[in-house]
Amino acid sequence: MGDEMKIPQATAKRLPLYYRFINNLYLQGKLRVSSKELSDAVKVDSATIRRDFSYFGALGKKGYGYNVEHLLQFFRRTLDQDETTEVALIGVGNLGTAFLNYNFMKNNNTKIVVAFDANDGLVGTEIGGVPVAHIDDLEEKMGNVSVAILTVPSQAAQGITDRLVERGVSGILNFTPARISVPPTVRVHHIDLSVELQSLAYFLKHYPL
Amino acid sequence: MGDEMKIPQATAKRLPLYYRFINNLYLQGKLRVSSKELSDAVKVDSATIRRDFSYFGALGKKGYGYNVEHLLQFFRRTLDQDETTEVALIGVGNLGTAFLNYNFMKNNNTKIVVAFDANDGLVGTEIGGVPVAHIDDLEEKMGNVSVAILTVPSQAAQGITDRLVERGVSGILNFTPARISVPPTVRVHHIDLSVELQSLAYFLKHYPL
DNA sequence: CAAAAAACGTGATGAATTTCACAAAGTTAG
DNA sequence: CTAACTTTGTGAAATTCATCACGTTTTTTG
Ligand SMILES: NC(=O)c1ccc[n+]([C@@H]2O[C@H](COP(=O)([O-])OP(=O)(O)OC[C@H]3O[C@@H](n4cnc5c(N)ncnc54)[C@H](O)[C@@H]3O)[C@@H](O)[C@H]2O)c1
Ligand SMILES: NC(=O)c1ccc[n+]([C@@H]2O[C@H](COP(=O)([O-])OP(=O)(O)OC[C@H]3O[C@@H](n4cnc5c(N)ncnc54)[C@H](O)[C@@H]3O)[C@@H](O)[C@H]2O)c1
Repeated sequence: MGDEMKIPQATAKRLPLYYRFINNLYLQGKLRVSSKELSDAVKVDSATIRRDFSYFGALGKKGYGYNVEHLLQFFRRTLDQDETTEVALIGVGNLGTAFLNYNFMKNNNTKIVVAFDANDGLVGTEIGGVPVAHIDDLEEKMGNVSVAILTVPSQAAQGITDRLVERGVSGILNFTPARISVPPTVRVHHIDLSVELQSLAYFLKHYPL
Repeated sequence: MGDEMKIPQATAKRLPLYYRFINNLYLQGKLRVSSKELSDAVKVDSATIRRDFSYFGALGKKGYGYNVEHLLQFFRRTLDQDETTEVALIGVGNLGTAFLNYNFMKNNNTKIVVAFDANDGLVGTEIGGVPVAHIDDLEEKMGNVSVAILTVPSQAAQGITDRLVERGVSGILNFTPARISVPPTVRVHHIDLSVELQSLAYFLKHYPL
């Protein structure tokens, strides 16, 4: 499992992106692809792509490029595309509902299998094929999911996080503006939409291209 | 306006985050704060915070820390908190509706003022106080917004992008999985939720903490 | 088959960012 | 007022990442 511990984090973040585009190429029937072509598609410098791939060994052929099918199979293995990661979603509001309706399974090794909310009107329903349980039953009904998506009001974020961590969750995708505290064994990725919008506006005003 | 061109981009991305937490402290009636306290709250190393602030001059006092009110006023000016950036949202589906219902104006210098969709059933309605117009009327009704949020199906992303760019938009927050092409004068921030989820899963499997 | 073209893999370099660690300056307590 | 303590601001080192540039291998063309 965790063999190749030397892959830069920046590279690891690009792998799912590569995977998606290579899969597209495969579905289009393309047999080979060069780092330059891939670069145009994913908007990542071609040297960076070659460097990224090289961490996994020599995947390509000089003068030819990369064999699409070979590359695809390689990525499937590397991203554990076959072994699905089960995910829980907490907070079935505006954002949470959008995620449940979205089919995260396209090109994806992750699947939301259960959702939780405090609103009794939602409990017992099914959204996008995912059953909604009551937050009070979190411990009982979350099974052994290892990843949670947090889309609750920010006030509730830390309390729920503590329960998730206690229950053994090791990764949290946090959409709330709260910066949650977790033990060092738990990984949190923050997606802060307000900050993204504000910083885009700031860049436009102060870093004219 | 664009005086301080020397602020590292990594710092610029953290400014809205700092602003939000400083504002919270102010609302809580706190008079001063140290880089260490702020570090605990925003989960950014305290040395990084001091370095970030130092790009704007000496904002703090040795042995004391930072005066919350002073800091807040400084950030308000710096982030142009008073001058609101008007934003258009394209694609009023699951995700787009969530954004419209969300009040981006809390602690925020950005405001969605108009939305567009191809679905006639939506056109003419108002969601979260934002009027929805038909995508055919994009050029006519978008006014002079400079930023657009893209939440359309990925197939439509490039076509709409071209129209936005043609119309003078200079920043795009792209939520579609498509990697769109723009001239070098336009800034695109990609938020790829599937990639975020997949890469979190990958990190958990390969980089155990 | 030979020459030209294509494209990988990577050493070297440089840019950007984070972090350490400490002198200097200010605060607090007695 | 003095001593002990706190905390900033910043050189310097460390780290991470992206990009250049080219030798080498393979493919393609004529
Ligand atoms: N909607 C957006 O566009 C947007 C943008 C940026 C950030 N966010 C953040 O995402 C989070 C969710 O936003 P939203 O718009 O979906 O909010 P929402 O109010 O629509 O949904 C929140 C949901 O969480 C549920 N909830 C409340 N307390 C709970 C608890 N203790 N346990 C379980 N469920 C609980 C509520 O019943 C509700 O269904 C918020 O923190 C918000 O700040 C949202
Ligand atoms: N919903 C999610 O959780 C989620 C997650 C990851 C990525 N995304 C991406 O975000 C985008 C939107 O997702 P969604 O779930 O809201 O989809 P959706 O299908 O619910 O909404 C898309 C909306 O765009 C409108 N539309 C279609 N073509 C258009 C055109 N040419 N001009 C204007 N409007 C048009 C549709 O009428 C619809 O209202 C998609 O690209 C999707 O891949 C969504």
